[in-house]
This record gives sequence, structure tokens and C-alpha cells, in this order.
Amino acid sequence: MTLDEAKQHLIQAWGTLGSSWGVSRTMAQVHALLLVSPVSMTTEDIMDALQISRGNVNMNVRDLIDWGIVRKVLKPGERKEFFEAEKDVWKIGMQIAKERKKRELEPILRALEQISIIEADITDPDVKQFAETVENLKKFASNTNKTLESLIKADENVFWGSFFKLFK
Amino acid sequence: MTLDEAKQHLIQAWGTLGSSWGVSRTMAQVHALLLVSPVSMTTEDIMDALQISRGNVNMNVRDLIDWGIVRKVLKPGERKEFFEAEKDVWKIGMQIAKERKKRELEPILRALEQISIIEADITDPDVKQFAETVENLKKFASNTNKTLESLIKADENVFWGSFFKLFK
DNA sequence: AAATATTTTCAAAAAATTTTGAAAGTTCAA
DNA sequence: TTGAACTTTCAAAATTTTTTGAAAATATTT
Repeated sequence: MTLDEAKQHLIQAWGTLGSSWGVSRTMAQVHALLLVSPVSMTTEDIMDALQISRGNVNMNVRDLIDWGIVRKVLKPGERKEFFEAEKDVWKIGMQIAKERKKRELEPILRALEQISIIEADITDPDVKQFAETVENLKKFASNTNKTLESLIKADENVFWGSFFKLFK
Repeated sequence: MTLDEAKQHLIQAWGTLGSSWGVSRTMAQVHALLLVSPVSMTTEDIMDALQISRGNVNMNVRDLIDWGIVRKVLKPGERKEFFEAEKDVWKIGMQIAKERKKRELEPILRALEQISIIEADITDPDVKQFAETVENLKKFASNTNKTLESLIKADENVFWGSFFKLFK
């Protein structure tokens, strides 16, 4: 397997797997491409490498920048914009955890907070059971949220190092 | 807010949020409906409640059963099949973690294992950097996998209890 | 075995998402 | 200010995913 073949392999695999995590195939591929590229790339480089349109590259790169795992790089003397991916895998993982927390977990918490039934019905066993279910969902979401928060805040090396030691 | 309104609220919210986790809107709604139903429901009950077709209910309920968070219940004297959701939120969380590990993390590990470049090129700095990236991805995926495995295996109450105490 | 009830399948339709590419917008050097 | 280089936008097209509903399969009763 040559270097290019190996890269192609990884890009394809990332694309396929990306879709099972709620990320679009192309966005995952653009990310993988930048991740394995030793140099930063222009929009045209990405268009050529993945055979996709300019608009598509622009949109997906912007999303990746929003996720905080790709950066815009300006080279002195160059008009074009270059892009490069964060190469530290731990940082990528942290960043994704952070964004998923914000985009997925927090909306759930907000939705759960909004559900409140009038107190008068509290004797109805069905109401009681429903209230309990909502309460348990809240607790679970809130715990998960807190745990992620701690993970993100904690110093990566120290924290993850000791965290994983527990389970090896 | 009446009980039914509150339930409707939760079902809708679950559906919306479900799509941001890679779960289809309808599957999330069927799950929420069964989760807040104090009694088990038939295919027709679900069709009526969510205004969706028979085939759709059948398919989504089967998926939920595959995920291990909904059960088929047979009532003596009844020809129809009834369905009920696992009500223990912690168990649901564990089950989802287990399935996501199997469906998402393990394929990534397998894909990464398959990437291997010939040793001869090892002096090329580009090859070296690529190999390192793949290696780091492997380590990260493998650590995450091990952690989830421990979480799933560990006795829920004991483990989660002490786990979350650390971060409250 | 036939009639009836229920579940499952799956091709076609509908809906949602992604992609394209050309036009509009922006930036910057001359 | 103009024009060239480059980026962004967005309506239409392509693709993918989801849903429908009727037919086929299966199970149960008479």
C-alpha cells in the first residue's frame, strides 16, 4: 500500500463512518483529507482531491471551522486562503465533545426544563409516573452534561491520563 | 399544561433532537411515545398516536427492538402484539452506549487496522507523519472503546454513582 | 382446509438532504 | 475606480433517506 493509497483508504473510511455519526459524508472526507495533508490546502486543492464543486467545499470547510477543528491560514504574498486541520487527536476529540454537548445535550436539557405539568393533578398515578420519567431524563442528561464539562475543562494530559488508567 | 400536552411536547422534542443524534425523527418519536406510555401499545395504537403508516411503525419498532430499548409483549388471550419501552433511564443510556460502540466505534477501529503502509518508505517524513496520525487515531479510538466497555460491564449503580460523584 | 386476523416486505412515492455551478459579492493591487 | 482574483450565496438538480400502502407471508381460529 503506497502513501497515497493509504490516505485514500482513510478518507473513504472516514466518509463512510462519518455518516453513522451525524456528519455528512463529504464533510468527514474534507476533514480526513486535511488531517492527513502535511501542508495546508486551498479550496481548489480540495475540489481536485475529492472531485467536488467549489460551493460544496466552501460550505463544508466553513462548517469544519465552526466545529473548531479546521483553521483558515493566510499566507503572506498569497491571495488565496489556505486551510489546515488540527492535528492533535486529543484536541480534536475534546473539540467534538464540546460541540456535541452544546448542539445536542443542551437542547435536550432545555426541552426537558420546559415540560411542566400543573400541580393539581399530582394524585393521578399516570401523572406521577410521567413526572418521574421526565425527572430521570433530566438527571441523566444533566449528569452527562456535567461529566463532559469536567472532561473539557480539565487539563487534557493529566486528566485523561489518570482517567484511562482506571480502565485499562 | 395537561398530561397529554406534556407528553406531546416530549415526543415532539425527542423527534427533533433525535435527528441531531443519528436517529430518524420517527424512530425517536416512537421511542418517546412508548417511554411515556404507562401501558404497552399495539401497532395500531402507535399508528393512531403518531399518524404514520403501518409499515413505518413496523420498521421503526423493529429497529428499536434491535437497539434493545423496546420489547415485544405477548398478552394472553390477545392475538395482537404489544410493545413497551425500557423505562429505566440508566439502562437505556447503557444500551445506547453499547450499541453505538458496536455500530460506530468498532468499525472505525477495524478500518484503522487495515491501513498499513510498506515499511521501506519509513524514511520519508510524509510517511512518518501519516503513520503517526493513524497511530494516534487508533490509540484514541481504542481508549474510548475500552472506557465504554468498562462503563457497560461495571455494575451500574455502584459504578455510575461513584463516577459522577467526582464531577458534581 | 378455509376463512380471518395480524405481521412483514418492498417497490414506488414523498420528503429531506446534499451538491452543483453560475451569479453576486468581496478584496485588493494598480 | 477599474478589473482581476478569489469567496460566498442560493435556486435548481441530483442524490439519499424515509414513508406509504397494498400484496405476500405468517399465524390463529373455526
